[in-house]
Amino acid sequence: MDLKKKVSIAVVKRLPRYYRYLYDLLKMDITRTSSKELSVRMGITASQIRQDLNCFGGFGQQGYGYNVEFLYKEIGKILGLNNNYQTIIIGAGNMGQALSNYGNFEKRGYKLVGIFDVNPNVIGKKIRDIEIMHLDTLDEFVKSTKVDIAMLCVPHDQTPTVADRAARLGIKGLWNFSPMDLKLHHDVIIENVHLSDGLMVLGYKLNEKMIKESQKIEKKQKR
Amino acid sequence: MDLKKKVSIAVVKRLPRYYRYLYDLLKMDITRTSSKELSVRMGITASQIRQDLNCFGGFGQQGYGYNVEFLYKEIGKILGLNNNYQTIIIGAGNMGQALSNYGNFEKRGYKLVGIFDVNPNVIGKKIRDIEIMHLDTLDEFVKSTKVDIAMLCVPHDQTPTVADRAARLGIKGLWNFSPMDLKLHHDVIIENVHLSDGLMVLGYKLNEKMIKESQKIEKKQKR
DNA sequence: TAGATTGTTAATCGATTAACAATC
DNA sequence: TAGATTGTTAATCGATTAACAATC
Repeated sequence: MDLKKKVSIAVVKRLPRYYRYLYDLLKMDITRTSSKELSVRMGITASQIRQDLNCFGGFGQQGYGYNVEFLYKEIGKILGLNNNYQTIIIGAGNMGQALSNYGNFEKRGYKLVGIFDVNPNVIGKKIRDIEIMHLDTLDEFVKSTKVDIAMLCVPHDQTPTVADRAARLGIKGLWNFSPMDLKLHHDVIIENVHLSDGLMVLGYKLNEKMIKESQKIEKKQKR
Repeated sequence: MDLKKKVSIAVVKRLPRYYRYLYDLLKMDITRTSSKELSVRMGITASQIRQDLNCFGGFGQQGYGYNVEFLYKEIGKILGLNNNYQTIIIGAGNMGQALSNYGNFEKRGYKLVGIFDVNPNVIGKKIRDIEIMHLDTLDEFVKSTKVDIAMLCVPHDQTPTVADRAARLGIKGLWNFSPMDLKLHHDVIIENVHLSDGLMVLGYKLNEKMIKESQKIEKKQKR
């Protein structure tokens, strides 16, 4: 796979969504689809779908469309799901445990291989056959086990330290759930989640709607 | 607040980030800032910051900049945080419990007033002074208590039913954590979270980086 | 007053959509 | 072959950046 031109992040962010819809088609035993059909299902233009896919190669066939299974697998490859990424969770509080139990990641090829915490009350406890280990044992664990991604679910103030430590150990990707923009000087890729941002966008939309409705009522009353 | 022209979603999505950075400044006892200073901190252009803010009004002063506290509060208002949104959580599994314990929402003015589930093992249990109630009691609860937003943390296959029920009860906003694009015909605002999408973007970036690095090595070997 | 920085208009850039020749 | 649908180029649209007059 030769990446000629840098693919824009807007396109990349749509890939998981394509992947999801293709999986749904697959489950429905639909073997063949078209940009037109997908566009209707997904609520975007067929043109955009074809443009997006062609950033990575020609996966379709004129007059036929796309083979669902083939396209599904190709997008999986593009997303790196064939790399057998191994993940750990650091911080086994509520969020950490929620992520451990979230089956979706496994389904997408991400394998959880370790959970770490410092709280003696949870250490030793098992989640999906994985024992929660003390954070002190992280270094030796990473030395003996391939770890690609760490999901950081530790308290806000401990995040930079833990992240730095993970990066030094050679972990390549960090998925940060603390409500902060984590930045490191190391050669590591960071995705910050910012859960509450989504809630606030919802709050904005509700507020906007309320304003509009009250304006409508005002207009009516003026008449 | 008169919304002249529809503000683009791109701008709205940046608001929580501004809010976060302004809060940080506030905590550092910095009372005054400028688009220039913020641009450096946030890694975006000063021009964009000024454009974004001016979608909602002129919050600054020529030659001075912005008063941090004032701007912080104004953005809060725009996001609807003054509306005292009351929320409930439906589904008290791992994700539901994680959200219940996530203090950040309260800090931003979202008040959790109820948690619901169907599992007898968790009903009656208290999280942050809120007792988990049986889903059957949802209707009477909503009739007696103002509920603006429901956070949906139920299994995938139950999401549409539960969402529909919440919408019928007059809940105005749904925050959906099931990995699906929830759509309803009701007059309700829905935000779908899609946690794993973020992980897959991380996977893409890791994969891209690996490819680049292997290409570099190839070039070296050819010489 | 002089310096600073906004609010806003204009220019640029990039992303989305439309169109269509290629071809299965 | 005729119909369908891709891959791709060109046109449009919108978002970001630059520039600068207004003014604190």
